Amino acid sequence: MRQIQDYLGFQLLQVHKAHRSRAEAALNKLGIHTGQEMLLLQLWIEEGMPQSQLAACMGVEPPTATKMLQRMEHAGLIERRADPEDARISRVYLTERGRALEQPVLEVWKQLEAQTVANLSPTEQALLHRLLMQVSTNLS
Amino acid sequence: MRQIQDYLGFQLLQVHKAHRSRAEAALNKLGIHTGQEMLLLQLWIEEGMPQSQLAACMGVEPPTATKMLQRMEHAGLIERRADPEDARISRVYLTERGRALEQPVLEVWKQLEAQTVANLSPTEQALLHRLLMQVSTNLS
DNA sequence: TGCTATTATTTAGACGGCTAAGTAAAAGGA
DNA sequence: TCCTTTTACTTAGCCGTCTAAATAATAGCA
Repeated sequence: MRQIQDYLGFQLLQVHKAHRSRAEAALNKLGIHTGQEMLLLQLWIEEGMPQSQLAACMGVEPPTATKMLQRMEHAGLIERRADPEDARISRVYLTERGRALEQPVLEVWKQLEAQTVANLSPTEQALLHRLLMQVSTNLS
Repeated sequence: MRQIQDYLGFQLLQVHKAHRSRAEAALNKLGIHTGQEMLLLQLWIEEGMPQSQLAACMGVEPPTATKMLQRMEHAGLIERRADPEDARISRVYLTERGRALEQPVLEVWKQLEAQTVANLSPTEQALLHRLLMQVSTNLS
């Protein structure tokens, strides 16, 4: 019988876990948690997005975004204001503190990405990206 | 600037999430949750393992195993008995209900794995495995 | 023998993620 | 205009995951 380690599903889990663990360690030093940096990344590109749009960018369900935003608002990283034209929509803005994290966080991502693909040639990197894309399509 | 989607780290997250989502849907029908099937998989190979060893097999920390086992015991899938020689050790055994899930769960894994690697040639599958192994090494 | 490690597990408390159900506001049709 | 549907978000509650700290029991050593 196949060992659990031979399943691609198990391998994906392990790799993801290792990656998240590294990210968490680095991001904790900046005062944020894994996942929050993706949200910030969107806001650095465009501030004032509705929550639903932020959730979509991150590939996450609305309740997940709600929780994250509540914590980040409490931590003083972002703030939310209702859209003046449509009171259902809650738009998200950066605070100074959130804005100040841009360079440090990008640096963390850059270094982590470099470590992730270490020892992989550009060809292999492109190949891995393509294969994962195919797997992603298979599962969606 | 690079888009978030271009980062391997982000891609790994998305693929893992898609995979887990599929697994969750299938396993829910059997009355269990993602992660629990890995624990059962170990017990089907060898019953009576200490919790710590189970945790190690799954690549998970002891408190995580404790929580999962508490839920699974409550759900009537497993039971725990203290080692007669060393009362610190809690050994894990299957119930009839847990034992009965072996074939259905293996079938779920088999089908999910097939879907995951669909459209990938054996060569590509081996390549993906090797590349992920390299990434795993880079991050550990 | 008795005190001090060391080891195995649990508890407490975060965080990310999900689904289901609830709330509130806008949009739309009769 | 009013009622119904749709839309955006929140709440509640669950699971997996982690770290830090607490508990309990064995092992080791003087």
